[in-house]
Amino acid sequence: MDAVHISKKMSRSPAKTSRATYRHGDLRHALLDAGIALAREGGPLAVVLREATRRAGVVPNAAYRHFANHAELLQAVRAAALSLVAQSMEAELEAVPAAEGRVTKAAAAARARARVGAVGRGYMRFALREPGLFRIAFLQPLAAETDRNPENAGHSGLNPFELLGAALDGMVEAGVLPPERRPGAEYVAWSAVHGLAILAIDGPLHGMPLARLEALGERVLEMVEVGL
Amino acid sequence: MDAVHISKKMSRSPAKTSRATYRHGDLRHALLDAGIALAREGGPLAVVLREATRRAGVVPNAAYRHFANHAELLQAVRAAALSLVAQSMEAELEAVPAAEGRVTKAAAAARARARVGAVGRGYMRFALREPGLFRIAFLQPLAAETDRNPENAGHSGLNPFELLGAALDGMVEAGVLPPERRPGAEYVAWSAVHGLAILAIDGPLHGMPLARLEALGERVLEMVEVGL
DNA sequence: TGTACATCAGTGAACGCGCGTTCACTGATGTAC
DNA sequence: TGTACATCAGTGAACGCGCGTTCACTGATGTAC
Repeated sequence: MDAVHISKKMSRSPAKTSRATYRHGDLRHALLDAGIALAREGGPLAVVLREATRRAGVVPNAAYRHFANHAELLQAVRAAALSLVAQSMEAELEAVPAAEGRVTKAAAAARARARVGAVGRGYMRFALREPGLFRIAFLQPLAAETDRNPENAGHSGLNPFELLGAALDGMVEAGVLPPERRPGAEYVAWSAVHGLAILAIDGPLHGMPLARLEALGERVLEMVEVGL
Repeated sequence: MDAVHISKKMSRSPAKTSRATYRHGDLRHALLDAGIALAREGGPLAVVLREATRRAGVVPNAAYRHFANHAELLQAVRAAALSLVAQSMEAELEAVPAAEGRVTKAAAAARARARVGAVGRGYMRFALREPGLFRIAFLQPLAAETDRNPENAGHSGLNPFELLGAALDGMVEAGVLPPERRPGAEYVAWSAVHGLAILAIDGPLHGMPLARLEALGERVLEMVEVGL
């Protein structure tokens, strides 16, 4: 999370482990980072306000200067997790070779398919790499307000759901997906990919070797491509 | 759950709300039924030992005569939930018309496909109908011992995973699924169906009208059929 | 440049809550004679 | 058929735990004069 939350004011504080003054410096970010670390280690239930303050080296009620209550801290952690999912998807998208010059119809189609695959791959890889953060990101409904929160977005400014939608739109434009099958397609594609992620993290596939899970992931993506 | 756990000895107790004697009669089943009701209402976290004893009209520590600890009660509730999932799948399987007399190859193929669809439909419908029980059923890995526990099975004696496997075997026999694509196919199919269920219960699809979810379910099943 | 003061971030102590679990007990029930 | 007794299911009281949250406070910091 250090990449996401740069504690600008922290440079003020001395290099010492304990604070020089009783003024923390940037407690909000420290609590958020602690919350993210807790989610990473143990999922949503592990995001405990008291433990976050402990890690920030501060008394429990100090958190109430920066968050109205426990739920608000949780929501902030969740927003950060969603942003990281989007970044993982974008990283896979960047690995898809860009179109150069005039492209044949077939090449455009292949690229559109590859972009949908990349979005799914980024999603699943994030889930396997950061199960705790993945769980907190998708545990609750994407409320409209959070949905539009720029904090949930990746570098492109799109949240995970919008990234998937854009990739599917690309398939329609490339003529790979009939326009009449476009509505609702994101939910169908999402289901397949999300299911494998959850089965691997929380469910009966927990403990399966990562290599096998990744191979399974490729088969799921293949099914989505063919079956959409 | 009344259908699953018939409290045979309960007939002994009088019709009164409170027990006539301090001997409960069949506390184990009463606690299990209370635990199932709690899971149904609020999922795994709602299965609280003290609340189960409260509902059974008994002091908290009385539970320890019948369950070693909280985890054991939870495990029993989970086994019951798995059994109900299997029953839901079997109910859908029974709705698939049986083969009669000599069947054409095409009819056998259609039937094999329909049976895989029925398994998936039973799974998703159960998830939508009983989200709390569904979540407790698939929250943790299917440990081998529980897996083989007859309590987890439906009428056929197969657990949900085995029912899916059998349906896929049927597709291979009917020549609809190439044998080389059979290994691992249950995980691919399971992912798609499980993903929709979880998105609808715990995730961003929570709150979507049931009719739309069912329609989405049919599209997911279609994708699985085509894409396997 | 120096002093007085308001601000407000973090402190210290405490609360009530519900949880899982342990202990020594009691008294209705079923069994042996 | 009647009595003595062992069993053991449920009782009553208590424990320690960690949680979220509230309260009155204190003292370093930045600002106004």
